[in-house]
Amino acid sequence: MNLLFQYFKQFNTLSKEAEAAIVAISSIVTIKKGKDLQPIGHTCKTIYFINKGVARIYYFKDGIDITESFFFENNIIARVESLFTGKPSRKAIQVLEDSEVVAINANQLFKLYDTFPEIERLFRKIFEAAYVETVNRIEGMQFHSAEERYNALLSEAPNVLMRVPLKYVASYLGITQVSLSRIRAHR
Amino acid sequence: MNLLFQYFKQFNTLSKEAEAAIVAISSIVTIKKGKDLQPIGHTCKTIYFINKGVARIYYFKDGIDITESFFFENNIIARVESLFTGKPSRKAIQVLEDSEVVAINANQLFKLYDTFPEIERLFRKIFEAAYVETVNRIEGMQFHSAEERYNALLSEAPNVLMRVPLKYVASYLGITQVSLSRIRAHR
DNA sequence: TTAATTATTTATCTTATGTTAAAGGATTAG
DNA sequence: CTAATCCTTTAACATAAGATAAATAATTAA
Repeated sequence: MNLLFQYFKQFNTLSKEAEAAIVAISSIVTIKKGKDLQPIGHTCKTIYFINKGVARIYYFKDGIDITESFFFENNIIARVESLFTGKPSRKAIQVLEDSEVVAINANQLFKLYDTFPEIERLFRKIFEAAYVETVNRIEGMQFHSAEERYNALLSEAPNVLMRVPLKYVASYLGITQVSLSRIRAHR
Repeated sequence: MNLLFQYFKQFNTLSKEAEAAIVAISSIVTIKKGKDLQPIGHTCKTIYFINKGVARIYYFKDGIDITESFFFENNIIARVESLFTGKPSRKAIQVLEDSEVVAINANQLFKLYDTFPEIERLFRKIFEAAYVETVNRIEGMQFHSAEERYNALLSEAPNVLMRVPLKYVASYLGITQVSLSRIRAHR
């Protein structure tokens, strides 16, 4: 869990006791490419951290598979619209490569907030940063053509295009696979 | 500031001391229709709560005014991409009616987090809820036609359409004013 | 390794939305 | 109250992206 605690340090430094408390409610999970880490309809009670692999959050709209977001090594994943509301999620988390993740029990984590304000602060900051990213993404979606969005992704997150099947990238960009092919073929 | 503390109760109940501490770093601001509460290029150091009025966050893309979001009575506004990063914001907050807001000094608020964990928790929950709304909005923007987005707004937030000039609604929906007129004219 | 499946591209046609311009309404300022 | 400004709609045309289908290309499983 070294990577995880390295990651935490970016946001808030934890005491040994706090680190131990987090270790006690966490476990390592390995999962094969293509499998769902969490299924649709399930209420999110786990926060994941990716040690190795790639994952996406996806859902179905009118029977069509739509990717909401991608996650790579050294990042937290959670379906926050379920985690923070306690409602079942209409979304699933799937890994796109054989992966290893740290699974943190969210209910136990939230209990730790009472005893360790430093842990509450840590996760406050983590989710504030995630919130900022989401707000920035909205800006990217307003009034940008599909081609602009593709080019932005190419320059800001080329790893997405290297490691993720294009059909998932297309729905992430809000376009069809056919349109994405057309754009890649240079117009 | 009654409305504000009523609003807070939805998220976390505060002690009298904590409430007093917040009152001490807050002030009431009245501002005329059309004025900017915070200008573009300014680093966000204030969290606002709307007692009365309507506001929007907007920015310019290629010289075109784009509305990122609307805010009504009984809600918090902040340009979180600046507030949580300390960087200047490319966005402004403007009121669309004569308005009255509570201005909370953010730096002083963040200092209160150390003495009042209950205040840190309160704002953690407030921004978690705002984060969830933003994630839901992304879902609304992926693979929905302009007409679907207009109809969704009409049923979920009719007050936007009642109180806000349509030219601002158009950019919020990610379309031109002309397209919005066409959609409203029933196709 | 080969067959089967899955992913990507290409082609054609259709449609929604953008662009520009102009006219009609509504609101604001003097 | 009137003129000036700003907002909204309408029209005509251009273009980006959707839909469907079929052809390649790449992966996976037997």
